Amino acid sequence: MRGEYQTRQKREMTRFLAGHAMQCFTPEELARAMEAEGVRVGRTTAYRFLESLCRQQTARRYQDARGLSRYQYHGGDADCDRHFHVVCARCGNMFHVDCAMAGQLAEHLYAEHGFRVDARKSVLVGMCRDCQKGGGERGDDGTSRCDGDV
Amino acid sequence: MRGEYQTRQKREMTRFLAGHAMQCFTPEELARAMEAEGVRVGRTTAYRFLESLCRQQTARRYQDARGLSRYQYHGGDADCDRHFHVVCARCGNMFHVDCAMAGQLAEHLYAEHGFRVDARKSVLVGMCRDCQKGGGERGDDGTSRCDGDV
DNA sequence: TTGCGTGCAAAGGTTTTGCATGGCA
DNA sequence: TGCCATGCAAAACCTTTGCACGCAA
Repeated sequence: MRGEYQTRQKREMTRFLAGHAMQCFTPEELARAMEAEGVRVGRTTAYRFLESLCRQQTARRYQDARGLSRYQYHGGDADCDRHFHVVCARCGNMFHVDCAMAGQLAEHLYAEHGFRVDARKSVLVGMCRDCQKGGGERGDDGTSRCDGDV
Repeated sequence: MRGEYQTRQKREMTRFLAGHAMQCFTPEELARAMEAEGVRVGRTTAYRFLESLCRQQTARRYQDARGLSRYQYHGGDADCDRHFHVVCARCGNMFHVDCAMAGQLAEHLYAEHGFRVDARKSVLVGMCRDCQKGGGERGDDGTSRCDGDV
């Protein structure tokens, strides 16, 4: 028999990630956050699952400032060549900024500087609107943070 | 007595990095590359030295796609708020793309999307001119060799 | 029943830390 | 002579791999 099996773990992880589409998790954080909701998943399974999502193009991975692998679920929507990925250094959320400037920038860098940007792999770091305003919250237990220096 | 000491290792590493300003080294790569020139430096020392350069703002660190810490020496020149950092996924070199679009982009993201980008922490990933031609190559030691201008 | 999925334990690889020794000022 | 720097070894981490067992189809 061929094909993938539908398991409790996969179902739960998918459900959880879909409900936190903005957040970027390390495998450890994902497992821990789910545990807090009473769902246990092995660390190894979390690693393997997140990697498989990337292979299926339903999540993306990037390395945060501390060198950890963070994954964001996006359900395969994305036409991610056409927009920026910006991540807030404070709250750790990742946003897709869908605007014409992404394409313009890519073209400009290629035409004028000879560099071909891969927007899917590129992440701009900064601070989101909410975090600029507020004392900012989040980071209760360190979940989904990707701050740090570069 | 207070202050830093000037040592053989620091002198040699500084000299070496200054001569390879475009390239991004892991501490391991730096030590290995210098060994190839007959200068031995302990791995621990390379780690500590590169980190200290970052603290002094004469180098910058980023995490490559494999999660390794790479460092690029820039001698403290940089006004790095005003330009992009683009890194070639193939050869690992980092280029500064100094152009008006960097500022425009930052302004646009802030004005239209409420996101304040920190250009110093942001890295665009793609492929440089030389590597597109097939010229660039990463040696088995991981040392970068693709010294094109951007 | 078949074979993919899971998770523990161990291995691999990178980075940090402890500590005795060496070298600069 | 005082400290700081160095580098080995070990610890601390994150991630991957091996393997026996469990479970979906």
